[in-house]
Amino acid sequence: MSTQQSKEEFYQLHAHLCKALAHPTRLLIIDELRDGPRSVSELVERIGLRQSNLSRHLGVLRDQRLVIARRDGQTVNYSLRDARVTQAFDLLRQVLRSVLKDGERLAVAN
Amino acid sequence: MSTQQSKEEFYQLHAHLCKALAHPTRLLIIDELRDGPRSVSELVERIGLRQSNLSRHLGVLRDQRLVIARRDGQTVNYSLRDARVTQAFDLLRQVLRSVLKDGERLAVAN
DNA sequence: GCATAATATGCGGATATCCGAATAAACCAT
DNA sequence: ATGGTTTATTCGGATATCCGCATATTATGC
Repeated sequence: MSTQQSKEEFYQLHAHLCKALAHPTRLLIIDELRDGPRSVSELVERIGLRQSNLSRHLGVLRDQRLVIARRDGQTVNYSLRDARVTQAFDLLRQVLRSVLKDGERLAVAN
Repeated sequence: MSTQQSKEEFYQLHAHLCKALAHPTRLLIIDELRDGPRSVSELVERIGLRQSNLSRHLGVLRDQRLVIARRDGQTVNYSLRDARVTQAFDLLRQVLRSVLKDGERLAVAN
């Protein structure tokens, strides 16, 4: 559909999208942005990680268009682009809770 | 809540869940399982990859309790465990389509 | 037991990700 | 322009992922 896009490419892009969500820090960022936009320094303060590290993770989310970066003077405010992302986020969280509820121990190892 | 579970651990588990979804082959597998259970050999045939490779990916999904493996004789049938996984899957796919619709070029690198 | 079929796993190399430290780039104020 | 603040990027090493090949495991039939 739409533009020329092979099936493989589409699954590839979908996987990239999932990969962008596949890191604790980035999930934390998304959670922080639920209540509204935040600047990088606010996120650094609230999450408590190095600025370079956080900026990198924001870049990953930005590249996949999961967040929007709006510049305002010297600061850059990040916000969520699409509510469906947090919906998917919440669905997976429900799944996780249900698995944990069942007393199943998930491999914490990678 | 529930069992002793720190905030960090929870985000970690959530990230593991996302990571399990972050590969084209595994997304393809989930898509194949939508219409019902499939054995490994059926999946090999329909997806067209090496058996060892596919089995490994099934293992990743299994470890995160995204699929259930039921043994039936020599064959093992895999099925989806929780419909919310495919719901999340579909939501992200909608997001992806919307991004592509906007004519934004997503980084295919990685 | 022995051969066969279906599925899972150990090993090794190529590639990708993650993080910190340092540096660059963008913006504002004086 | 100079200096200060905020954000992004380059570089390096440590760690993790992915795949194919070969081998192990589990179950069936004779």
